[in-house]
Amino acid sequence: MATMVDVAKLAGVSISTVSHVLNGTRNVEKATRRKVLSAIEQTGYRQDTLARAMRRSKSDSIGLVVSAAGEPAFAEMVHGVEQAAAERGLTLLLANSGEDAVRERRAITTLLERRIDGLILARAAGSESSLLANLQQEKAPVILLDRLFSDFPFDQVGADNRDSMRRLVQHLTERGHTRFALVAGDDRVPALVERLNGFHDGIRDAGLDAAGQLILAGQDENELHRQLADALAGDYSAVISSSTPLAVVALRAIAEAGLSTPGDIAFATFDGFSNSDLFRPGITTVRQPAFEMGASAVGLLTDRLAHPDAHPRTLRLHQTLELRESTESYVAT
Amino acid sequence: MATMVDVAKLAGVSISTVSHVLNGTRNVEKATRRKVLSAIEQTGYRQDTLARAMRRSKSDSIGLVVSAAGEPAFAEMVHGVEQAAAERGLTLLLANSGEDAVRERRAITTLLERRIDGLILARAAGSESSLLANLQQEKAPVILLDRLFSDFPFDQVGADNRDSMRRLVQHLTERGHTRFALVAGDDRVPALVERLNGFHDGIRDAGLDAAGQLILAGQDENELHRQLADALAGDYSAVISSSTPLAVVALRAIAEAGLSTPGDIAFATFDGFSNSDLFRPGITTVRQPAFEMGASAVGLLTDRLAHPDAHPRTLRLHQTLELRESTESYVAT
DNA sequence: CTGTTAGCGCCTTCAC
DNA sequence: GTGAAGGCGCTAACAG
Repeated sequence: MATMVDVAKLAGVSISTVSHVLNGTRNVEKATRRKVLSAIEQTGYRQDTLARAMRRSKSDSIGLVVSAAGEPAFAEMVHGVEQAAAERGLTLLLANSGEDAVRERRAITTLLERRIDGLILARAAGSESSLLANLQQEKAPVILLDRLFSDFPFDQVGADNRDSMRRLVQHLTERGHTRFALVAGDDRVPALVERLNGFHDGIRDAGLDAAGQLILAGQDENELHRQLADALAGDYSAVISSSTPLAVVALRAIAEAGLSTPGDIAFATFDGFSNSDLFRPGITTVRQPAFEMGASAVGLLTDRLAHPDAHPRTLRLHQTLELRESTESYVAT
Repeated sequence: MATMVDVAKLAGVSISTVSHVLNGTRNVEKATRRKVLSAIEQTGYRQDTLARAMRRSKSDSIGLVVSAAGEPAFAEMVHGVEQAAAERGLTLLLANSGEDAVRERRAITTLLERRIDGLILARAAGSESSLLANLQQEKAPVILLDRLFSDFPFDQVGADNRDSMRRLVQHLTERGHTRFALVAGDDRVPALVERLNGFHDGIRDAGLDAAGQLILAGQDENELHRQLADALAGDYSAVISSSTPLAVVALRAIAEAGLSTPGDIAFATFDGFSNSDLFRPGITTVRQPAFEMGASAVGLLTDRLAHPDAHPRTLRLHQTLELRESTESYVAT
């Protein structure tokens, strides 16, 4: 691999000149510039990103750590981040935590060691808040994506989870539903807690009895499954799940109970499945503007890089309620 | 950030000793080692991966470039690579090409610049073979994943696509099907070509007329959709698609034609959808051992790193045929 | 068993 | 408008 020395030698200039034509960091005469350029051409020289990053202690690259890149919603966010980063000439380094705090920490360390200029983080469910405390000390700014956390002054972008759930519940109560089973999931995940709060809002708005509602919280999906299966023997008329993996739990329990949607029971979920139009039953879904969320995160990051001392911002993007057959039936009154 | 100099100073030793305790690269007396360790503790020293990689010109990290990390099959492969890499203490750098040759090239360049020790590549559909030619020159070995290419001597791991398609066709011909529409897709993708060849095998095995079969090839999904929609007016009794995105095309066309599966027409696909047990119709699917493929790729890579001059190997993993209701019906004879 | 030293490839003052 | 030279933090000879 050719280095700047080779180029300089061939062009008959100093390596400092080579560096300056490469980076456009000071004026250099047309003629010499041309010589340098052709020398670069001939030697096949490529900048050594590492040496450069080491010297400048920055790299024009950003990191993205996501809890589950396979989930449709996160896949979209990744996509949004990729595109926005590319538009700004930023290189993206991607990592997956698989909802595991240890892997998450490791991934972040790896990226930071590689001198990323900033980090976009969709925290794992089990992520400790000490991680964020540590991250505050790093020079690379951190943007929280989807999994927000307001105890520290990070920029962040999420969805209007609470209000969206409220609207979803309203939709169902208007159709006569009064007894809900909510698969709320892991209460360490902020977005899920917000959705849970929105559920309470919706129940209250409709003047329903909070005690009549079943809320299934917890991290253990098998346990949630079991609890829902038991509950399905009761007289709930609608099931709501707060995320795609929870929807899997719910649909499986419903199927095993021999019930069908929407005939026997109404169902709706957040986040949902890809290509839902191709399969039956079509499922009413609250969908995140995931792509935009990812893109916005990059925007927040570049803003932060430009203005390190600006006040931290929280963006909340609007979710849309996609109505499908799984909530089509009305409850007889 | 503390450096080795700080640690050395505090411990009252030379920086070379610090380096050696850090890397276990030569014996150092218990007492001094302890002093160094505690100095590291106190200063909060962390190795500078970049400086280290620059000096050693290797990084104990590998790169993975995938064409579409969102697709279920690729998501699984990523997962397999992650796990196998972690087991071997290798850091994984991930990138997405989105089936785009330009993005692919850019991603690979980025990773190579960051001194990855090896690269696992699931090539984008439009990837030029010149890319592979260039990659041959790099010191970092390349392993091809899923999207194989045998004109160059790379190690590679894929599935037994041809034989699997042959088996799938056999399954359908045994049920009386004689006229197929195959959504074969992009003929620049080797796996899809292999599947197409397997289709021909199956038709021949069954003694069917090749001319009676409809083969829809091409990159433009809208075009494929249109062609299939037209064809569905004919008397085809079974549709097969060679990948998940092609299955989306096919199912959409079938639905729009007002047909249903398996009542009006049988359907089967490669790769398929996640959580297919939750939805109707259940779709007969040829499923890749995607996780294992990813893990095997890492194995091939570490083998290659250990034996740079070994003969290149091609691994073919067995796919399983998952029968579901979409091919349940028999054709009256 | 430990220390000294020469770079890895680059950017960036400081001179001219 | 251009060069020379000093590091960034680390590893790996080479000496003791």
